Amino acid sequence: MKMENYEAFVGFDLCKVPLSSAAQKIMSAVHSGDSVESKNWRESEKTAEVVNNSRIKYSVLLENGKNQSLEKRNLSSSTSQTSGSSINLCPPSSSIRLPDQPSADQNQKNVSSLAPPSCFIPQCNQEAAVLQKTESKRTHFLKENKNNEKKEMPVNLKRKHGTCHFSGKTNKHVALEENADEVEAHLNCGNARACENHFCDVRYLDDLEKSQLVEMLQQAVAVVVTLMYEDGSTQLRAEQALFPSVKGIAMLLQSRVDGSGPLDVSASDSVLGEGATLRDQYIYLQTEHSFTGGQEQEAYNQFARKVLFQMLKCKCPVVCFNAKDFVRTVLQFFGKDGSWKHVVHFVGLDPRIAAWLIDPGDAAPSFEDLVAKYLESSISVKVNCTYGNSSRNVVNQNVRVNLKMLHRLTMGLCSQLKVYGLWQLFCTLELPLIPVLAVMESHRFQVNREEMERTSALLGSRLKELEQEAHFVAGEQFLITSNNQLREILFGKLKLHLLSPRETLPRTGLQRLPSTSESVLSAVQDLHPLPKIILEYRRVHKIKSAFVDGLLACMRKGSISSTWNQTGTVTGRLSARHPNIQGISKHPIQITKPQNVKGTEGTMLTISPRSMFVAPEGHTFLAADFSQIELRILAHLSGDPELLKLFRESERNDVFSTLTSQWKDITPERVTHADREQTKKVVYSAVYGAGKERLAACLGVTVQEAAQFLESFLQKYKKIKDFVQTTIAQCHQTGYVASITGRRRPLPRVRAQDRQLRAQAERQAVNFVVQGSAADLCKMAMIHVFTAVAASPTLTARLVAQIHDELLFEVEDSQIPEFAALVRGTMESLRNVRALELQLQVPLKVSLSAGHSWGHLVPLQEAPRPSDQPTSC
DNA sequence: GCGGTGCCACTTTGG
DNA sequence: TCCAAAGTGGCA
Repeated sequence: MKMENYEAFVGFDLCKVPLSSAAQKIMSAVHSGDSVESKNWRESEKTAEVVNNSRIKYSVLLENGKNQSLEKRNLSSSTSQTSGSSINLCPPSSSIRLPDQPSADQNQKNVSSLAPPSCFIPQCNQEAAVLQKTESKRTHFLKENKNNEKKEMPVNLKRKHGTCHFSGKTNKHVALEENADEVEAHLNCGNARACENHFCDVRYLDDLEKSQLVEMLQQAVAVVVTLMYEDGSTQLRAEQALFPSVKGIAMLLQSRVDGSGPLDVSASDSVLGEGATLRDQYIYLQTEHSFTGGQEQEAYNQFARKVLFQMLKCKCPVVCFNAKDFVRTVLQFFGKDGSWKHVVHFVGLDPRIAAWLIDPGDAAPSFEDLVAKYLESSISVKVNCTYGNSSRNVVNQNVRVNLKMLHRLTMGLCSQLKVYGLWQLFCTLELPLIPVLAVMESHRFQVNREEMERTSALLGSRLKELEQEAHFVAGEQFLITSNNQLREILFGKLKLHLLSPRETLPRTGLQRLPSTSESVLSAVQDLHPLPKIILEYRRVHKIKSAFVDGLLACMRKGSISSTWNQTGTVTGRLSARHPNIQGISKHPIQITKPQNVKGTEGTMLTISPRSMFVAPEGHTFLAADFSQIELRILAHLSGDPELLKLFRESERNDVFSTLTSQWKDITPERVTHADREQTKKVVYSAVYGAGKERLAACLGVTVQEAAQFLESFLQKYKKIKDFVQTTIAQCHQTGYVASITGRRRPLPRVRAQDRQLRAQAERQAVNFVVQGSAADLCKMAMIHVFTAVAASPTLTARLVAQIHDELLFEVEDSQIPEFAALVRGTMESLRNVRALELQLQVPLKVSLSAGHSWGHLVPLQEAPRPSDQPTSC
């Protein structure tokens, strides 16, 4: 789906908008789910109060029962329209209470901050029973899963053809069903009716059936997919292996049948009205390459690629739990034959992302968690079935049931997104990001392994040296990492606790033994050489394990690739794991050189973890940083004239340097990097509500001086204070805060009795609005640059990492100038984003740097801009 | 004595 | 009583 189509269908605030055909099909798919399934969604008795937010219009409209039925009729008929029509985007529930607008009785109950949105709870007084049911269900899953793991997997199943046409009336499927286990093992049967009860394995389709399948994909109203793993489990299983082996893709195709087509219609199909019905068909597509190879395999691969291409450009959305993994699997299947550019417009409706937007504090819920939270409690999910202890027949039946449930869950969550005013954000930002992240994960960072191993060995030598020193000064050998042994030496043998000027040293919790923590060691470090040695040992050990060995452990075939988590933060930021590339030390670290190291230049050794990352031959890293992104957003949101002036007038200057020179009363040229970093810390701390004590510690001045600085800063930028107060007041009023794109963070603790909790929630509220908005812009930048490169016939630059405000690309040397101009232009023009009705009062500034290693990037000369007026996105 | 686990404090990053 | 992460070691 194309970006412009998105923009068309996300302009839904007025409830009725003209839609492009592709966008409309997405909406039709969503609503065909609504019309069939809406009754299964929990509805509460009370109606939302209208807050000062146009997006709540839905709930107001929905109070009218007539509207609701009209809407349903509209929805059914809209599915057959093609373009320029109007769709009422009201959600299915007739009366919805928003979680941030609790009813009076709920307020009295002081609902826990972790409670799910109340609109999903059928009756509040049944909540305990529901939770209990869920808990017992979970225990059941765990038991079931444990049993499954013990059983062995079946081996080598023979291939068996079951040829029957989609349109044919053969009864072969009946015969096949009798031998259910084998049928399901091969998943083979092309008959339309059979496909409603079984999976059709694409491998066994004849040419006619193949073309029918492609046609079905083109006509599909909904496509629901899940990856199938080697053991028969799917993405819907709660516990996922770190590197699960994908075997294939199971999908549910829902197509409209109007009675006149070639496909058979049965009474069991869902009736949509006007003679049209929905038909479910289950398809299985193997992606794992079999051992046979040869021409047959090649022919199959070719067709499988065709099916996957068709899915990528599907006119309806593809529903998938963890859609990023699906996209990555597709990219992997394409291998060298496919460019990453093929997935750029893929739209995968991911219920996990939808649920996260609604409740960002709910960390990584599994499919069953979501079903328990958002669907009826009576539904039982069998997600943990594997081939282990269940017949394939049962496993595949569960997969079919779960695909249906996944569809229902997703449709319901989509409706909820609209209720909360999050639909636009979901469609313009979070969904387009899925292929971006999948492509990032498919690319591997080259790491200088030799250098890493050398550094590891160096650090290892230093650790050995420190250990020997420790043994020497202690007068005996002991295990340096054992705190018990260390405690015995420090306090048993050396009796440092008796020599310490501190009256009492901290003790361990339960056993009340003298602690060997860092604070204790620091307190006694002048009494004996041992504590200092231990402190350095621990420091070096930490660097070795975190930045060298930790990274080496993540390496496969000389390179690393982080896993990007789209739903791991409360502010909307991305996070990275294995390794956490966002936390890799930027500044070189100095340690004392081990004595056995040759070369005499200096006694210190510099370790620069980022320098281990190198661009491949003929390529260069290019980093694009948003300059002072949060401060610019703060200027925009507060409208502070002084801050706005600072950004508008000194567009080419560094604002933190300017502030530093003002604060320290020195010329901007004399501001050092450390000064600037300090100012940055102080400014953000002040804005986000740091106390004068913390600021004093940060600045290295007295508490009084810090208080004075705080006052003068907030006095100069008066409107910052107003912004902070307004944000907190709004949070108190509604129970949540929102970023510039409408991303929400519920903060129920803002109404807590405890003053500390309340104050913390208030600081979080202020921080979220700014940090969340910056995160929105950075994600937007990723999408826009990604799309721009994909649209270019020549550019090949790849996004390899995002470090919050910095995008790191790997660019062909020859393309640096062209790409640099494109990146700068694209990122800076995000000042205006039409799709999100965003227009910042301040310009955005992007600084570029490039180099052959990530640790050695040098600023790129600023290319002349095409025009001073940035184009809008 | 060894290894697994959960909590906490502390490091790095980013603003 | 700045905010947000991931990762590590200490401790029980």
